[in-house]
Amino acid sequence: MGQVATIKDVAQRAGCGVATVSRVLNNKGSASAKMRAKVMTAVKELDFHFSEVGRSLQSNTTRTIGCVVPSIENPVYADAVQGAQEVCLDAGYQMLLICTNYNAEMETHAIRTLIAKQVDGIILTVGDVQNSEGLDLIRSRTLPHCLLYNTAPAGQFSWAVDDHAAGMKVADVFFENNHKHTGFLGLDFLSSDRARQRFEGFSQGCANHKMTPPALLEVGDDEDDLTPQLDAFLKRHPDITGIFASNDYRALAAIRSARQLSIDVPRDMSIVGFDGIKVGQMIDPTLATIVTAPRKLGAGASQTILSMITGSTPPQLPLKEQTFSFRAGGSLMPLAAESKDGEKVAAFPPSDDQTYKKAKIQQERST
Amino acid sequence: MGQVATIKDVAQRAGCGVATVSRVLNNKGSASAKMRAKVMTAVKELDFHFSEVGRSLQSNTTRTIGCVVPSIENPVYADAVQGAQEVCLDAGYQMLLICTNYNAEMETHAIRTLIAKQVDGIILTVGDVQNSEGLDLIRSRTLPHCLLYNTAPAGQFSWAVDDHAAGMKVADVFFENNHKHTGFLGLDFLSSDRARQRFEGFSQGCANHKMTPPALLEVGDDEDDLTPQLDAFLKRHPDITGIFASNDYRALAAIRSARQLSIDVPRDMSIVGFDGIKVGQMIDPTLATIVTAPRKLGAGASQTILSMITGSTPPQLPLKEQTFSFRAGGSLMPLAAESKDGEKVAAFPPSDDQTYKKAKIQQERST
DNA sequence: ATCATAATTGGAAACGTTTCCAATAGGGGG
DNA sequence: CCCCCTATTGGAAACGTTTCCAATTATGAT
Repeated sequence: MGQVATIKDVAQRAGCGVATVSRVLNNKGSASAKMRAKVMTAVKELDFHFSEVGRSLQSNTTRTIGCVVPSIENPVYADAVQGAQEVCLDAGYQMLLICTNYNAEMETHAIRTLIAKQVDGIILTVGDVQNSEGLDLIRSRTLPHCLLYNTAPAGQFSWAVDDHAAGMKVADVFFENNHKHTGFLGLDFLSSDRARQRFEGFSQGCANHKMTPPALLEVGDDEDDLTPQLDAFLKRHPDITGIFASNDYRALAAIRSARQLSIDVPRDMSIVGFDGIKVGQMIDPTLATIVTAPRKLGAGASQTILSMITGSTPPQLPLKEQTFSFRAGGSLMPLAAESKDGEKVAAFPPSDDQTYKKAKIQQERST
Repeated sequence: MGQVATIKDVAQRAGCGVATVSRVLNNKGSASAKMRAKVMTAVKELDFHFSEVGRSLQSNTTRTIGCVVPSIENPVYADAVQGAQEVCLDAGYQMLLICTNYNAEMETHAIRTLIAKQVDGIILTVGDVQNSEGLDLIRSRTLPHCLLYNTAPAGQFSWAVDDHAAGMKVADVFFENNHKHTGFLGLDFLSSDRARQRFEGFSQGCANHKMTPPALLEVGDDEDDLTPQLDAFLKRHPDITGIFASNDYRALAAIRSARQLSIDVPRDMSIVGFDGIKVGQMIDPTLATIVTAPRKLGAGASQTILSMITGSTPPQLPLKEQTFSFRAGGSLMPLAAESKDGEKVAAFPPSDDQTYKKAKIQQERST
């Protein structure tokens, strides 16, 4: 580590005081042309760069913002983090990232760490907004912060998908496609704010349409093979023709398990996912899903934080209805009407997926 | 920002000097029991926490390590970053993350930024190891660093997949499955070290087996629809029965495009991917691919960095052959022998994928 | 009680920066 | 030629910590 040059070295070499060097380099205050030149050559010769640590101490600012998310192995968070990071970088801020692995203790520890590091702001996704030790810590020191993927308590900033509304939207879609008996596939249901809200919205949507309340299939672990659980579930609820999975991976797993049970998707069973990961469109059948814009959310959260720091007016939060949209896909098709007038069957525009067109509009397993 | 307490406030409240507070809190040097107690209560009362900035200035250490990767939208990097981050965190270090978006300028800028922030070490993936301005900067200041996903020049630390060997392995697999005419599907081929090495290894493997040199299909952009390009490519090279895609997404895109061209995978065309992303196993057909262990690579890179910082002996780099393995999948099946003795047809163990078993061992498109 | 030694304590310097303020130099008008 | 005003300059303090060192206090043995 070849002793890095400090501002003192520059001053000495340029034959001036450190104050002058500082002024020249920051273009702040006055300096004569000769001094300016001398300083610049000294800087070049020594390859001087400011120590951000020194600056931070003096300015009480680190130009760093912290980011706490459960896991970037989940592409939703990965994309959001990337979006946030880019905006920070453009504004001259850097991002300190900590993943909590969905662990509340880690979450608190992460936030403590970020506070100790004196980040200028924090973007975070917590497990439970109502009851987060870390969030309390942040609030008690009025550190600029912005939630991400958490529905915000009143008066708080948050960039999040409106999970409840999205769940309702899925119910609408099933209804429009004539599915009356549905299921909800979720993992670790009670520990996740988000899955719960999706389910509640979905349930309410079903109720609005006077559909059967959705049956709940709660799976144990993401790595498990869904097949036996799905089998048992469908035996218990033989009427089900549509499943809403709490995320796209679960939806894909469901499709795969269904296939192993010789249940054709979408002919025998329609499946809708959540998130809109890009593989959803690369596979066959394509996945009908709620698509979200993680990058935008992350970028928005950064903008909010930055505006809090600079004191400018924060960007408009997106309207709740704009945080998601439904994307049609081959995994969902209308159910042939039984005793209905059938007009609703075609209400939902078919996707451009081949499989969809080829599939016979018929439903075998029910009855 | 309710004026955070400093060590001076604590000292004042405890009725002692700052040196004593420091000693007590760091368990370094001696302190009487009463003093210890007084300090502790003062700390509690003031909710004092050290300023890491102050410490950093004094210790010339930030307990932060920088991480530069192209993009965490690519799950390979996302997983690697997460692995690296976890190891750092366990060791009491934090991670500053910068994504370069595959942009060389950004890369240099990112590294400059990290140096200015005085990170204690850098984990990085560069576009071109031979010619990276940022890497030179790092080297010139002998800052601990470790490459990730770059094949290291002699004497350098790097945690990376041996792309060349992996490419050869794919050639072996095609050969064992009786495919003699193959293609390689890559994007932005020349700009990526990694894709190039995969191709070169693949070519060499094909040569070793006296197979036709692989035809090269270079696609323009990841978002493009592959179908027309694939169509033209296959018209130009009608003999091809196997395609090696430079990553799993491209492999999935190829499968989809093939299907749109009424080419059945794997019956008419076998496809092998690269990376081993998890959806590869959730779809149908499952994807035959080279699987890698991004988390492990990231974790290893962190361990290497940490050992460089502490001066302990660095962890053993993985043997080149251990950095990847081939995973069978439904997208690859043996090609029926034409004039061969056919013994090789079954040489490759079938995957446990249903499709694989059901598919007729026959090849339609060729001849 | 006395002394030598060990334990405890606090003052001050140092880390690299910015910025206040006083001092100096330079320039223009009389 | 002198004076005043402005532009330029550098010294020093401050930011929060650790650590060296000297000073003080406690301990134990005689």
